[in-house]
Amino acid sequence: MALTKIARNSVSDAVYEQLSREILEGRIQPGDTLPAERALCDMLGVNRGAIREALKRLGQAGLVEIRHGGGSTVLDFRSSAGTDLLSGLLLRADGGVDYEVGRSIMEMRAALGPDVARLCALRRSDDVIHRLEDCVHAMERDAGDIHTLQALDIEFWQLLIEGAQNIAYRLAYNSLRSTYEHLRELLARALTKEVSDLTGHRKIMQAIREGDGARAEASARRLLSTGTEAVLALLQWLEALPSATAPAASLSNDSDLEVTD
Amino acid sequence: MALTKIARNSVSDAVYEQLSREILEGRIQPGDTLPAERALCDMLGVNRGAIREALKRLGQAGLVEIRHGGGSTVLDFRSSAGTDLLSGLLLRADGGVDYEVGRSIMEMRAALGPDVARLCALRRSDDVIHRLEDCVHAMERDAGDIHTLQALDIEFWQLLIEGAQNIAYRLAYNSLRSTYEHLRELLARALTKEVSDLTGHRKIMQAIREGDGARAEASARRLLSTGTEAVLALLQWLEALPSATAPAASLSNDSDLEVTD
DNA sequence: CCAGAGAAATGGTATGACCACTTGACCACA
DNA sequence: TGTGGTCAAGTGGTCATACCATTTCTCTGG
Repeated sequence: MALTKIARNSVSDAVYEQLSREILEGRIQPGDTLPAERALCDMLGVNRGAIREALKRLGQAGLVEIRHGGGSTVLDFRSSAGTDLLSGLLLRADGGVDYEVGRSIMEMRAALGPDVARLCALRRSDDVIHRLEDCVHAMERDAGDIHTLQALDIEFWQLLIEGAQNIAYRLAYNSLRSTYEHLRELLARALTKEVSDLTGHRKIMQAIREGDGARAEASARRLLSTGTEAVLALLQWLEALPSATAPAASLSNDSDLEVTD
Repeated sequence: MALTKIARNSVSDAVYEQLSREILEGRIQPGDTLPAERALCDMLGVNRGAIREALKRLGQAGLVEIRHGGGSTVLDFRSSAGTDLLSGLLLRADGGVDYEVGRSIMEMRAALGPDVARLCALRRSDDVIHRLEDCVHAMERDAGDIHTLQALDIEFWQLLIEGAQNIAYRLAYNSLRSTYEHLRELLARALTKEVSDLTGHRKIMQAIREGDGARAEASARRLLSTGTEAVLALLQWLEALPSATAPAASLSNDSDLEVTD
């Protein structure tokens, strides 16, 4: 059985969804002022509390600035938001993906991954090494089952991140991972070669065990380069797709909150 | 005159401040359930709407998970939050700084900066090049004025980020920059050498103008390494400081929202 | 022309009520 | 014994309304 959790959107979540879409897709420009809270209540047909909760979240995300008495203005999220926004930017409302964003993410992955491996090697602990060994052994045992390998590959990098003892990398990685998990099914084929590369994973693990930062870095660079081009090609193809057939449609469970009057 | 903006904390902001501090500093552990909203109202003596706005923000930041009917549980922010959290983690509530977090940030800076310079060189546009030249010229003109140089150095990197056309880097950089700006005065002396290194900036600019990615990357690496050790030494010293004399105290304008009854 | 007072618009806080969901205890039935 | 049903209590979600605090606009008087 492969059941998926039923998405239950609250009203304020729907308001957030809708407003953030307007901003992220440029239909409201930076500098524009949002309608007043009471006006939004009328337009969306919901309570003011729900509007305020959504606006607070938009403020937290760096999309708008709220000024007591002076209305809310839209910010330029490119200069004010954090990495949380990545998955929202990659997945368009119509279910398609944005190639530029995908390329950015892959570039960041390619830059951070090797440094994570290097730091993990420099700061290695017995605990992390043991769990890395277990992880690689599990990959060897389940070689062939692509979904299991994908999960183990995620665990592998999670361990590296943990071993690197760098909270900034870890937080950035969270954003990358959550974006990745949204597209997991889609990317499975493109990343098959990379997640199935047992030798590549083992080499990183061994370099870390020996505390050889440079080798861990180089091995990680090699492993990550495997999937990059395949993913970029796939993303390019996905972007060109007509939105009607967008395969990621099942992922966007925005509720309908139309302005009908 | 060097006046600082007066911080006007709304009630819900104060609630967010207080709860996020409890979580970030580990006084509430991941997995714990938060008090019920109505209980928080009593404890903090504020309206339920304010509590809810704060909780929504905590959810947005990846610090808590809210379940309809089932209470709110604290998440492990190390695995669920984005880079927005960095400045909150670096600056402790008592006004001190966390050395580990600072080191993490400097490492990320050292990894991202050179790749940003490389990409900027590969994707350079006339517009960015011209503005970079203007920026470097301005630095040469105002050499000696450390505060102006600091501002121009920020502008220099902002231009590189823009030229690199990588939204992931840009969003991560936003978090680094906002953290940096919180500590600007503190770090001024430690970074004097780096921001005053006109040759270093010029070399990067020239490599970008010529589209030489490798050289831009190498030059950036050299420039950034200048300030790293000085900053780390300063952070280490700051962390050891008794909190009473913490020099960053003026930055923490949390309002007092004590539980007095 | 302009400083200042007042009005209007807008966000912030408070209260009280009721709806929707989760949880756990208890019970009936197979 | 266990399976499903029912119910009550606790908790988050939504709503309507009123009033306070701040900003912004407008008009007035000098």
